[in-house]
Amino acid sequence: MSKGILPGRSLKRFFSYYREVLEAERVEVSLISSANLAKALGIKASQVRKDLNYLNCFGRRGVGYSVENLKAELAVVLGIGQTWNVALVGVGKLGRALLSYHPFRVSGYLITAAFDADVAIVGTEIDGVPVYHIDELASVVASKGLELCLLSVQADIAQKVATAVEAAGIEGIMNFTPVNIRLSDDTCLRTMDMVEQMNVLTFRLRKNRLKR
Amino acid sequence: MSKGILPGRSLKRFFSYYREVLEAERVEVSLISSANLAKALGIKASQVRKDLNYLNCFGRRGVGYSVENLKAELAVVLGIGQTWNVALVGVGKLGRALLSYHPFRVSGYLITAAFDADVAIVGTEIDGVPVYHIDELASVVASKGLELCLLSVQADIAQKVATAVEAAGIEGIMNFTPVNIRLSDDTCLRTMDMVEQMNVLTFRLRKNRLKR
DNA sequence: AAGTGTGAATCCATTCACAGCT
DNA sequence: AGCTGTGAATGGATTCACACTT
Repeated sequence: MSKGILPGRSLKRFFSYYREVLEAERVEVSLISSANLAKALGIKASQVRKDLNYLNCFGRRGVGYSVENLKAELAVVLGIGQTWNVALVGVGKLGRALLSYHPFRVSGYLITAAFDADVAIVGTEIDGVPVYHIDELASVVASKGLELCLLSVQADIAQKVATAVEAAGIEGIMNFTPVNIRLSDDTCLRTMDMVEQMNVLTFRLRKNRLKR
Repeated sequence: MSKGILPGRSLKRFFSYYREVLEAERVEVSLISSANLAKALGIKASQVRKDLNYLNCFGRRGVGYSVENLKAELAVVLGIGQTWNVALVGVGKLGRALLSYHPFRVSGYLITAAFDADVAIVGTEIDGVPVYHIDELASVVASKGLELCLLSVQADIAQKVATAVEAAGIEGIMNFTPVNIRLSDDTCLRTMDMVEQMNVLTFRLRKNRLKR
């Protein structure tokens, strides 16, 4: 599939390229140029070409890239089309929003079990997803084949719960808490820290204001 | 404040350092070493030192960094303590979760107005935040001094709404939709794409599995 | 003319290695 | 001995420039 090793930064751009390719397909454009893609992402065309060279999808000189071809290649590399069994741990307001977040379902992330310590909701279903007690984690992970976990508990118990989730056999954790979680090296972890993102945004904004 | 220009990557780490410093303060540790911080973030100590050199907070050789000093310096650079007037645009399930997301409030992001096109909720209050019709955007932004916007509308109208938000005078947009938004250069934009984050997570996971 | 593929150059980030302070 | 500060070295990612194809 891919020619060499994929630079980390390119990977993230690939998802954006993929979205643009879907959009091109929707409006029935069959060719797309590196300049088109570059403009859409606000980057240089040369970078787009470098990125796309990691794929087997060759562009045609003087013409551009075939949308159909590009879509297929990106889908393979990005693992699009695959589905994943996802657990949600921590059924607060954010957790409930994640449970019914449609883009997850569309993208193959199927939340099939939720966990919480609150006995008032354990045993119920929310948006069609059964809620288990957090103590049942290991057994449900095994019986349902859960692979990933969305962690949306309170910050103060996040590390403890993450460790338990890892011990239960989950392979990847998406951490929604504003906490630096530490796990063993063979569990994948990503942190979606919304506060941090806001901080980066306002940091840029403050610099922007100084320019006037 | 800062010595030179702050490398983009360092900025993100600064937020993690800040969290560790708060934690050190909580457990009443008054000195912290680059090795301590490095371990907490899973990076090299030399990098921590390079990062912290952008601050005026000098560590003491043979000793480490003063937690109090470091906290104060990081707070200045990161703009912690400042408060922001935030609009929420798109009051769906995710929007409601964001409205009551406590870490935002604690970090100085005060959501003081929400906007939606659904007349059933316009005029009501949700979690103490008044909901306005999307057409009132420009006037409410002006009257309330709204500076930032959390964009949590449906993907298909995201670009259109973002353009309107920008025109209404908002300076920074946090985009929660899985769409590549394009804005003029002087509006700050960040995208919190949860699907993309999941994709990166599973990309890594797939590579991890191949190693066994 | 338009647009890719790619070596070379540049820019930025990380790591090393060690002098210097406490 | 322990730990920072920092020049030098390395490594990675981006941009340039231009040959080459349609």
